[in-house]
Amino acid sequence: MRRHSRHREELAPRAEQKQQTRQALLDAALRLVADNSFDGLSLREVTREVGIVPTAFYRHFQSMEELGLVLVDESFRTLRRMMRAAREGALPHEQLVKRSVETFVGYVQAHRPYFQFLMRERFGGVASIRSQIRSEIRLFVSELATDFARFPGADGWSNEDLQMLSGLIVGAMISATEQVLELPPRADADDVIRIAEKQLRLIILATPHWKSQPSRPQAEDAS
Amino acid sequence: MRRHSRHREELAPRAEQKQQTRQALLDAALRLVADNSFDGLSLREVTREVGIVPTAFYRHFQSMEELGLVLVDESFRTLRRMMRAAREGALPHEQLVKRSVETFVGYVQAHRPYFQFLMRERFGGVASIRSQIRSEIRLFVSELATDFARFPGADGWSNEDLQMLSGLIVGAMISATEQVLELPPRADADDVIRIAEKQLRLIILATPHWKSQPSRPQAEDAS
DNA sequence: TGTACATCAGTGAACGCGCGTTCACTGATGTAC
DNA sequence: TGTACATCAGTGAACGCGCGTTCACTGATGTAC
Repeated sequence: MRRHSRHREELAPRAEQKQQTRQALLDAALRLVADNSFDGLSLREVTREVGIVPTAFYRHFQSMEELGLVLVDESFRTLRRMMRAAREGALPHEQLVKRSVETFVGYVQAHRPYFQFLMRERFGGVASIRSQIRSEIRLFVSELATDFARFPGADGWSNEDLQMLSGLIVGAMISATEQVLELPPRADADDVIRIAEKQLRLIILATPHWKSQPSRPQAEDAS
Repeated sequence: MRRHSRHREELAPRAEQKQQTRQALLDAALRLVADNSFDGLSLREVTREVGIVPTAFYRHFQSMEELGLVLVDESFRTLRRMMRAAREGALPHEQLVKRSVETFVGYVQAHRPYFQFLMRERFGGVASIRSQIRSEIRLFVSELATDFARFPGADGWSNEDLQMLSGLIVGAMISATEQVLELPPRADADDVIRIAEKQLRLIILATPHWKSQPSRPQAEDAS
């Protein structure tokens, strides 16, 4: 096989190796932020982990901040891929909640370092990273609200109320994520799944009784 | 007035001044973590802010970690005081949700730096601080669950379901706290309050319809 | 009240360390002819 | 195919800096008699 004919997976050796080093830097940073927080992580630590000299870092990123932003992007790219798949899978009306929660929690467990990074840096010391994570989450909530708008029974719901509802659900899933990450790496997450599932079912139970109106108070409480 | 007779507010001058410096260190640290995260905050920065020499720090704390743990304690002490007051104020059945949310959000705004610190360090780089914050939140959820257990209508609820319910509510309040802290310091929080209030009302709306049973699935969905 | 001594919060010099960043470099890979 | 030159990922020495921590100290406050 001639060295110059490039097939699918085969990049120019030079460019390919550079790409590999770049990815190695990203992977090393992700591995290392399991302990330190991101802004306590030094450029030298990352290059040491990869096995290159500190100055070589600048061949790939302008700064640690730039690397961090790429990590945020990587994290959400994989998450978005999953959510898209979940959405396309249509709604099997029953078991929807159970399946969704199980899928999501399984995904968190399989991508632990990414979620650890996102949860931590959501409040972290680097402003640009923080705000990028938050805007991704906000986008997420909006997309879920749009999905709900298409449900039968959502006719009377105001936009704000749809956002309120999906905000509540995303909040519950974020809580579940926190709890999964608190568990030891390979632990059984059944308790977390069961609780999160109940929370979603409880929320859904309320929706038929909600009167979405500009701002009139409800007198619905039954007990 | 003789210097040696000690009245209420009057400590021995020596001890009083030491206490003042200690508090100044805590205040300075709290002020400074608005920018950096706590584990990016140096001992020297804190002492510089107070106006003492770095080595004097050790007259008051063994390490920055110890200072951080005291900050966690201070934060929750003030929060607990508020919650106790709210609990003692009995329940005026109507407007309870509205008043609770308004009180809580107002409290967050009035103690912004403490909550900023708690939210950030909940996922921060210092393990002992992280776990102390989490255990305080867990305690909080449990106490709320105990309160719910005393409500009429909570007879049929299992312990797990009460915890699930209060977990959902605390989660919603944590989301609201995040949103308040995202606003500029003196901004109007009415939108956040209104959304959080709706979320709590939605949750409460569901409770009469919830059948708390070991693990039998629900067939309650009405739409 | 006056004197001699003890306490201890804060001082200031000094240390060794890891940091981010600069710079001129090396040598393997890639390209032109 | 062979040669001469260009590219550029990674090197390694060097820099100035802020860090946490040590140590012996100072001098005002407090205490014993």
